[in-house]
Amino acid sequence: MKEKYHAKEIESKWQNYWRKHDVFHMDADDSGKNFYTLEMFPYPSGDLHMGHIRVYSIGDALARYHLARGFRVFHPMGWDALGLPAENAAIRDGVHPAVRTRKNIERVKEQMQKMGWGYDWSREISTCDPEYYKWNQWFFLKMLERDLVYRKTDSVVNWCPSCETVIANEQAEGGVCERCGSDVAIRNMPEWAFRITRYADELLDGLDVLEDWPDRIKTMQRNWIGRSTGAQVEFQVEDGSEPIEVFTTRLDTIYGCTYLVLAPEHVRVRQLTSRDKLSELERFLNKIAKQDRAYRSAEDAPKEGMFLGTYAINPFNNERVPIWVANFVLADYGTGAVMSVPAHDTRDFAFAKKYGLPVRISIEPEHSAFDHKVLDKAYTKDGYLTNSGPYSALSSEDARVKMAEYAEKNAFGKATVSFHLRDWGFSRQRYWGTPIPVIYCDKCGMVPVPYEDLPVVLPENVEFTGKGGSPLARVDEFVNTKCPRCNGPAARETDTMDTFVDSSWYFARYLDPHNNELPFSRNAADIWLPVDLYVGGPEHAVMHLLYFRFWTKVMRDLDLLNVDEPVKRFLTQGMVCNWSSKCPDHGYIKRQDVKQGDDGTQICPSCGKPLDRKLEKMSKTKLNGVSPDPFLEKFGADAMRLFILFAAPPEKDLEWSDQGPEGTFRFLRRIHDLFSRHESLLKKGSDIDLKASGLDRDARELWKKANRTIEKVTNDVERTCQFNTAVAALMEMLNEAYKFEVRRDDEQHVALICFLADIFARLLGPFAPHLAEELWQALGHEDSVLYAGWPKADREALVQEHVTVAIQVNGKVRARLSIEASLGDDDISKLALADENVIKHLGGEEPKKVIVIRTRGEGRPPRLVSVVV
RNA sequence: GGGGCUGUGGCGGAACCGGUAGACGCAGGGGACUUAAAAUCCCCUGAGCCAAGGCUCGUGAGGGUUCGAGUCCCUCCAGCCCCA
Repeated sequence: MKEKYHAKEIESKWQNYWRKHDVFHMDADDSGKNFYTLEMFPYPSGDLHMGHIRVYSIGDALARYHLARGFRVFHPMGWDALGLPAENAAIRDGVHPAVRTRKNIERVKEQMQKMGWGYDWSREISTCDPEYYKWNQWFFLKMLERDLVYRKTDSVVNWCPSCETVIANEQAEGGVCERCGSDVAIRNMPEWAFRITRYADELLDGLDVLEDWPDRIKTMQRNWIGRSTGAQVEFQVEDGSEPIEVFTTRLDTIYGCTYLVLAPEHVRVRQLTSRDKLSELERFLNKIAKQDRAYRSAEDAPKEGMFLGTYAINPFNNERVPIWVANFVLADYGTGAVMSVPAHDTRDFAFAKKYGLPVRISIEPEHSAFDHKVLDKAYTKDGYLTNSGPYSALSSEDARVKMAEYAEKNAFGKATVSFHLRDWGFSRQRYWGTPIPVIYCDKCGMVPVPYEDLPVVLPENVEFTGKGGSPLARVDEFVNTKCPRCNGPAARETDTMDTFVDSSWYFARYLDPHNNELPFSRNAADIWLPVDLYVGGPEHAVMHLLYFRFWTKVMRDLDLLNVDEPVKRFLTQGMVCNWSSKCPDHGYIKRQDVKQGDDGTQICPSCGKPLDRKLEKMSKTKLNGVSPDPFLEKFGADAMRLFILFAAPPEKDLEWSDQGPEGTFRFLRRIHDLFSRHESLLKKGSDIDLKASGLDRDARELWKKANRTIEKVTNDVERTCQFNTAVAALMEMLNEAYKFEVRRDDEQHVALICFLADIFARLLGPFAPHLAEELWQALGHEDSVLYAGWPKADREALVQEHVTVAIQVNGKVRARLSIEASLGDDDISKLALADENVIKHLGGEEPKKVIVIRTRGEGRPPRLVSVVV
């Protein structure tokens, strides 16, 4: 060891050592206990940011911990390299996405190595590599064969008429194109979709099996899938055309139905409108097209609608009900048509009041008929039917069953299940994605690209204008091809796939990244899957994680693997936040540009107005990002990793602090200095046996502390992944060690110092691996601390001999006693009642009750005495 | 709008299953070392009283359950994230 702590020197030394000895390489055989650790792979945007530092430091800590525990750990890394940002950048500055991405990957990889994260780089994958996306195409064809892919014709997209392109929802905020500012139009466009809804039930029920997933993630998925049981009922149309199909979860209220409502997008809106109302309808539809979904579905948003001039027949009572169209009905919920029951639905009630439609009560609460027949708000709970013909007096629950049976018997409806989950529309009118492998031939129609012709490679020679639809459509060499069936002239599909396809199965490709025959070998999958631990952000709770689970089930059904779920345990990591400053007029302001006002508040450099300060997720747009690089340069990777683990538990959001890494740097330096001071003892002492009985009082206390630290760190990592408290425990142990005066001529003292160094090296291994190696080497070991194993606490050391007990009188602490832990309840009570301050607070009264509380675990030492007067 | 989460000192955060609130770190203060400064080492630091022993208040607000509530229940308030 050097006399002073030079983080950078130590770190590059050990990074080279790890590389040279290829310590993180893992062969895919099946001996031993296997552990697959995976973190969500990054989009290589150019630089690592704090969010990355956090996920990968957490993942690496757990990987190294399991390695120490004797597992064979598989810990790969790769690149989520396709997607919009690179393409948008190309439109801006003309740099080809492939070129930019390659450069970025190189940079990020270098940064990762500097952080000292241990990956098996022989498994590296990049989704923009044709060797990778070839398998996306392969999966597409397999799914096409099984009818899991189809062309959806009724999907609605945002279309910018000036850019002549489809734009995503987030780029069309407020109905205006983000790039050019023109009004966004709503267009119907055919779209490719995966039939994820076929797995809806399994995806929902499977959540119950995922014990080691956070409840909130499972709840979000449940709500997203949104299974509701109800019924579909057909209403005949008076003009004799096809009946209107309606979905309802409240069939029991159908006698209270006073009109039908269609979504504005419903395919039959125009057909069901009487001739004299058609122009009014067009005006109405145009108006609604400008409202967004959120606004329309809000319970308290203004309801707007119009009568179509036609009528339908309620199949239960043969009543004539008017047909309306309204903004609050959405096309993709149920069938896009609802039966309105104003008396028992909040939104229907508001609508009926506004347009003067009748309100008819058909449900009443138990034992209490509504005496006045006018409601001031909808009664939406279950109850008992009234005014409902033969069903009157039945409970809502019974009625729903009986009415669905009746509908089915008479062939106008049946009980069904409806899902909020929609099929996954995955085609994008973009370049930087996986080409969809189909060909359109005038004679043969749509023909899939034969397997042997895969991959369909993205052409390199493309112009990025941001206009006129997909760039691929303008590359003649790409588009013009021959029909694989008739050999005649044909055109390729120019849409590419959503990047969520790439991330749906990458975890399996890591296992066998160079396989040319299949996406991965069945053998590797059987050995390593499911992933034991997956670390990533909760922002992916629904989309990515649902697609990921879906794809796993598809792969299972294709016989590629034999698991139902991709991941056993999922750990969500919180965001890294920082303070942002925003001027009401000039928007977000960079931290270094913020000025101080006279009263010390922050003001805008341009206008002097006070700034609105908020703690928000670090991001480019908020100008509150902090680059890890300068900190890495100054304090090193170990300090950086340690701070980010120490600042908050993994699941919580973390507030960035510039002083933070300095604090953990000091801690590491103190460890380094303590042991470099005693370095000569470390080599000498490794042969001496540490005997607990031979320790003097102070040494014994320190020895006990070290053992308690082992216990605490192990528990924190094992049970809850609370690295922050684990690191705090290590800090406490170091503080104790600093107070201890080492007598160099006392053999047991030397042995104790060695023991401490050994414990520090091994406990620090997952968090600050470089310094851990350095310590381990100073102890005279030849090999890496990675194989040193995890220490185990001595039970004897954990037994407490003396404890401090708090004495409460009526719930307030009135005294603290230091007593022997072995005392019985009666003795403790006597001591408590003899305390001067306790007697004072008893005020001469006899205590009614004395309760002695003991700690759970190891010897059950007493902890607190509660005296009740 | 729907869904999810979070509120504890000047700050980040501890507190196992209801049992001594504030571990650990940062910032601040004091001392040692130094010609001096930095670094380092040691000590103090929730608020308010008090000569002292000690007392009162305190975990977003308000209620409740309990010998005892940061933790459990009810009603609010504030903030953040995701989806639309």
